[in-house]
Amino acid sequence: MVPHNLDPELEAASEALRDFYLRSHRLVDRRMSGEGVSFARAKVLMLIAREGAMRSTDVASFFGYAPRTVTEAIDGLERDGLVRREPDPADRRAKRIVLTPAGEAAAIAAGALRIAFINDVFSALSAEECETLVGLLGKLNARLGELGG
Amino acid sequence: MVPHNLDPELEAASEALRDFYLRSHRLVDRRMSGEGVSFARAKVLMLIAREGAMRSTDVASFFGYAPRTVTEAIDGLERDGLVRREPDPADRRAKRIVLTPAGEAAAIAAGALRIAFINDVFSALSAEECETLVGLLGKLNARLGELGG
DNA sequence: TAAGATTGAGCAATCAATCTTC
DNA sequence: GAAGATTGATTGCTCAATCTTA
Repeated sequence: MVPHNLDPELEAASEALRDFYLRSHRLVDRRMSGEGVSFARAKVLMLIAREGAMRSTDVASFFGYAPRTVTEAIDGLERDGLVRREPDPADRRAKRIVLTPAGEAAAIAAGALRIAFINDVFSALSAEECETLVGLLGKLNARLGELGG
Repeated sequence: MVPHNLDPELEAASEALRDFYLRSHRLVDRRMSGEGVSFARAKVLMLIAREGAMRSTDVASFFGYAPRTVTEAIDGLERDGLVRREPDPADRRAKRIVLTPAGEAAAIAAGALRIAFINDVFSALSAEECETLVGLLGKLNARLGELGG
């Protein structure tokens, strides 16, 4: 038998997770829009700033994104002069994404905003609570993996 | 002084929350796409099935969405013959969104899928853990409210 | 003036298909 | 055939502006 009703606590958890994502996304993008780089693009910048020039497929697999998502992010960053696509000398299929000087600066500025934002939000939890949260989310994410995602 | 580095535990929490949202969204949409209604649209259907005919602005404020989001969802649902927009007899500015018979059926089918999905995912947690999770997310969401979201 | 609905422009994500090169 | 990158089509979300009616 398929259950026909939903434990309200499960529903609350599910809604609260969604709610947190949507609202934090809204807030961080409002804060970052003044800086000229969205959070999603800033994450790509920061990754490349840390790891050095990467291929598009490396960025996609690092974040678990579809290839399309990365191409689009790089397009935007390139349009804004923050990255360049360079041919990969070792593989003519591939391109290396490199930061421009403006991109380096943007990565630093966005990184500071990101840190400030995360500190702001998670100041609502104690270190212990935060650890608990990470543990619970770990279980949920592992379950999603089992379910095929 | 602005802090220049980020507690790895905070970063882990932040990433895990985002990860959960993206992956669960992906999974549930894959499951629901077979049924012909996306999760986001199904939520609108289910709300109206439960509450009866509503105005667009009511749907928006219930979910905390921007008006545009709701108009777009209703457009899709109407295109698929699942809802109709009817003039509100009491207010010529407003329209009442009503379910068609197909919409009623879709709401029921999607509701069953949703329950199955949430039960599947949260079976990874005990009742106690789930309660803890809801509490922690409640604190985080309250903090987001203080921060302006 | 404000409220209800819509529209325009843009971002971030998906899937599926394509093209080139390995 | 498989891997790297791109493109097309779609969804869901944001903000800001507009139009009609209250």
